[in-house]
Amino acid sequence: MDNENANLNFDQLRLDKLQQLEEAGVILYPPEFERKDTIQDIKARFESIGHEKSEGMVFTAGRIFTVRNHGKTVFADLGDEDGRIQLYIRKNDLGDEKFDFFNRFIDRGDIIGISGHVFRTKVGEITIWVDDFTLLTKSVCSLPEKFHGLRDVEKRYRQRYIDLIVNEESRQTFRTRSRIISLIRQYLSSRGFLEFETPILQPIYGGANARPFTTYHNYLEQNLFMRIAPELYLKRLVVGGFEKVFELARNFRNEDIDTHHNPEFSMVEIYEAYRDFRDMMALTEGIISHLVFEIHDTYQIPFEDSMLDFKPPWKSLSMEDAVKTIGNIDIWQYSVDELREIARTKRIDGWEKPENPREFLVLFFEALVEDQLVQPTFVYDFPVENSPLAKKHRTKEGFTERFELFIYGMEVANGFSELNDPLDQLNRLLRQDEKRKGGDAEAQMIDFDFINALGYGMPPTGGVGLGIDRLVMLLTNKNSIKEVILFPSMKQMPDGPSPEDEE
RNA sequence: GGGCUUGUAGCUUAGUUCGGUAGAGCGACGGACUCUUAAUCCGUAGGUCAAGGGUUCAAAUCCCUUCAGGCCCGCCA
Repeated sequence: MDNENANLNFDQLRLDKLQQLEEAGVILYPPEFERKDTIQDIKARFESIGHEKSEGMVFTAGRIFTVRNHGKTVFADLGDEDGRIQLYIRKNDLGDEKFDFFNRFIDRGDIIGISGHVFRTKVGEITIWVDDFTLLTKSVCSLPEKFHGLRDVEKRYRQRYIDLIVNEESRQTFRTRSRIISLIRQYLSSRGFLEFETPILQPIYGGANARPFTTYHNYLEQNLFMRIAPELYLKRLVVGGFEKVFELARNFRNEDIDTHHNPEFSMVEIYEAYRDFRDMMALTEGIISHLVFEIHDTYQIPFEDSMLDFKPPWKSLSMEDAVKTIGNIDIWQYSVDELREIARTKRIDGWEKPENPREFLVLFFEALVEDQLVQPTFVYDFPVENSPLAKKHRTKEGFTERFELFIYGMEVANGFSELNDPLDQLNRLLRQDEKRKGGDAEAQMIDFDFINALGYGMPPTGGVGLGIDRLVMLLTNKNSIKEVILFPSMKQMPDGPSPEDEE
């Protein structure tokens, strides 16, 4: 057993111990251990224990995190998923052979099962007085330092398992992530929504403006795209007669990676028949404020340098009013030439492009307003030009019934009264397709089957998508999406095995 | 894509300004210690200073290239 592979972190001394154990006939990785008590259980059950050993025994297991050797006694800290507890191991109790075995062969990072009695040390810590222990898993890699832990950000992301072993804060973040997802499920399921799974491999991608990943199916002999959104399939379900549907969807977008974007990210998309964009705003507010309260027991939570207040009702204003009150530009007061001049003097990137007031509205909104929306704020009534799947506004010419939710300058939700007019939809996608063929890599393809579906008739429907990763960021006070994705996309290390080596 | 910035022992790091034998703590290994908890005490080993090239009598340090991160901006959700 030699540590010659440069890709392995195996510790030679530990490999040597492993070999000695094997030669001594020790079962190295036994298949089971009857754990009767978790550490949390033990601490709760013996909360008022005194200095005398308990009558009852405990049987628990976990990883060794620190060892304090005192010669004929040893103190060690044992940790499982929810807690840590101190072990007290005495030569007198274990006998020479077993005690020496512990000192020679049990290392920090190993997983052991123990049986013992509970007592409180003279400095007051609940401790297990160990009667016996069993090696359950020998660790052949050494753990990071006990005090500073693992700080190296890159290593924390690439080898998340180490991060989770030693950094409680990281473990807490992902516990919260898991809770958020299950709370969303419960919230929707309990209100009669059905959860479905729609294709991730799609012959035609759609539902958002983004560049896709492309892949190839050998037997079909055709290209497939990984979905950028589940939207068009979920609406087919509404056509089919499912009136309240949602999907917790992983989406894939072939774009840059930064603190707010990962190539694969999670969304929940929700559709409900006989509802409109205003109902979807209410639903969004309901879900998110519920999450905040369930997780933090309050509607006010800190994020970065701010306190966010999620207590409903949230601020809500049209895009025109947002630009007027926050950007200080009333677009209806100016001609297109004047708007262009304003954009130019404010040095807004892309000031040359817009051709009508609505396009300037979007430009000003993105440049002047978005960042200012710190508290949860709905912005509604988006121009038709950049909303190809939203229903045209019931009263405002050139606008759609669409909203987005902004929190701390981040777009967290996007929803609308779904476009269900098949002819309108056809025309809008034709326009997108022209843009795409004109070189706009993020414009949408025409999905004729989807338009046909609308042709059979989709009831008036409201829909919304919520970015899960960003929600988790907000609820855990993390400023990078990589802190809330267990295994964020990272560039491959040069010395690792490369995919080209695989058959 | 642009700007700034980081990479030194298993981990956390000093040393880089101003070139002169690579230093510490934790961890590991050996020893002492029967209520410690970042245990303590004594001793030992452990480094291609991210990789490659250049300047120089001499490079972790200066210069160039490359690799992998981080932060900010642009694009997107």
